Amino acid sequence: MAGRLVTSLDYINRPNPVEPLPAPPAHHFHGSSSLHTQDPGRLLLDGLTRDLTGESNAKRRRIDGDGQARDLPKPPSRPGDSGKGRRTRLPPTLSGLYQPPPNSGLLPSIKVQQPPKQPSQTAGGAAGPVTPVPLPASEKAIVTPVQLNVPKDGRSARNKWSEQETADLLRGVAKFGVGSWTKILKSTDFHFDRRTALDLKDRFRVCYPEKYGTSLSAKGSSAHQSTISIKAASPVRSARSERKDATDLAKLGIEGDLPTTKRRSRHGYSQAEDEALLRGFAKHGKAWALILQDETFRPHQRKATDLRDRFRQRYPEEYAKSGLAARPPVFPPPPDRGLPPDHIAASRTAEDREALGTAPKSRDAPHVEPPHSLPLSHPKRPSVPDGVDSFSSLLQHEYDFFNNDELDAQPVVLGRGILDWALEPIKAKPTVHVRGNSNLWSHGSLQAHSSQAPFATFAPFDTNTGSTMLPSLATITASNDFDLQLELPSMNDYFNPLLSDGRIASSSYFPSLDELVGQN
DNA sequence: CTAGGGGTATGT
DNA sequence: ACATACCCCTAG
Repeated sequence: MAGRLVTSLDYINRPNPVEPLPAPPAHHFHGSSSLHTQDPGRLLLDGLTRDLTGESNAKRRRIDGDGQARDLPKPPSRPGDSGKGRRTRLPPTLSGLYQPPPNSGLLPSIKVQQPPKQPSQTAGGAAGPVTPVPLPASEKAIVTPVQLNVPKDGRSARNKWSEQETADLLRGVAKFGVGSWTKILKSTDFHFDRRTALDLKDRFRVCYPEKYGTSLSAKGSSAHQSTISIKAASPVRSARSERKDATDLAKLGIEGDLPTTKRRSRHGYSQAEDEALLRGFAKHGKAWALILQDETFRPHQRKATDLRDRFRQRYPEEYAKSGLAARPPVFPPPPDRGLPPDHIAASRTAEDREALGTAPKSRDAPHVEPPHSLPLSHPKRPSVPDGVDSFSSLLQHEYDFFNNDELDAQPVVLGRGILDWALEPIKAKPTVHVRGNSNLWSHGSLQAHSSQAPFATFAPFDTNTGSTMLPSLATITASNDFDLQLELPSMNDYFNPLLSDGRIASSSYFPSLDELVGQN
């Protein structure tokens, strides 16, 4: 790796692309150059044409009444979608065609790293007078790592647990039981500051180490006890100890012990169990309940579905051979570590094969099975190759953006390049409006073209000066104010002129990208 | 009851 | 952070 990595800050702090440039580069949208890749362009047009014809996947439609403006979703608050025990994914990014696809690993997530909400100012939406906010002295806003709350090493910043959060956690445990972290997290009765279920567990472990400490007595005993004992902490608890005891619970109005969930404790499968399971399957097939009842099968506390799960996991090939579908890979799929596709079979013992009657006739002819666990239909998380700003990888992002339900719920981050095409001094170019209740707009010499409470609508151009005063993305993101809408021109604005002057015969004609937006 | 398709808590 | 054992829900 020669030279330092380009980081997201480099993207954010680049010159504002809607400010006048000495020599605007030619852009695909202006027809000056042809697309190098045919299929991606076609793909893009597919989407554009759907917008024109109104034919579209209902899921992806975010078009308001006039069919023109797209209201971009506001970033949801973090706890609402973090019940999966994982940090939230990076939001999709719409980029202009010439914009290199951002390396998602380097992009800060606005949603995650948004500084804590201020007491609120413009939340009401009334079109009251906007209060100017001092802008940074320099024209280009510099977003420092401090502002973004991103430590240098890329980890998310420490987020100290408040008294309120801890109290809510304990109340939640009292209500739902130890271990029901997601329930607690999702409950509207309790409020947490950007926590995941894992965070809750970790915090609880801090408060009650005797419950989760590996060297402590509670290990592995939860299946049998209905409550955990809350021992009074050592009387010499250190000043910064966060440990809690019954006294602390009492202060929160919690009487008695904290309940546990009924979840059985984990218990790994012994080799004997696996072998018995295999024999049981050979005898009873997929009648898991029968296997469970078989006299010769003496498993550790298992349920019938446990046997299914284990068999599916331990003997995927046999599972598949009996006509059962492999368990879809958990999302995100585990990274490919280069294991051969039959490594599971290879790990099988000779006894296994014997029990199945599948011992290979000859060791010299190993049978290589195709990977069974990754059906092609399963959408894979796109991977952006390091340093490859390929068009296809951009489209890969677009594909997931439009077809992934989870991503549909994600905030949309507009790459600043999406406005690049509007730079071109083509008079017929439809206007892009950026609407928002941000008081940022009132700065500089940007003039409102119309006052439309609670939003003001602006064109990116000052037609008199030829310059534009759109705030930089850095300024926006540093302002705590994300209630912005980007109103793109309707595709009809492009299409209708072509129709009216006869360059396009009918609306079923499929124009080229150049024809559509190049206006040449 | 089981299959299917996950979701997630837990141990490491 | 990861793998996986256990859980959950629906449809058949």
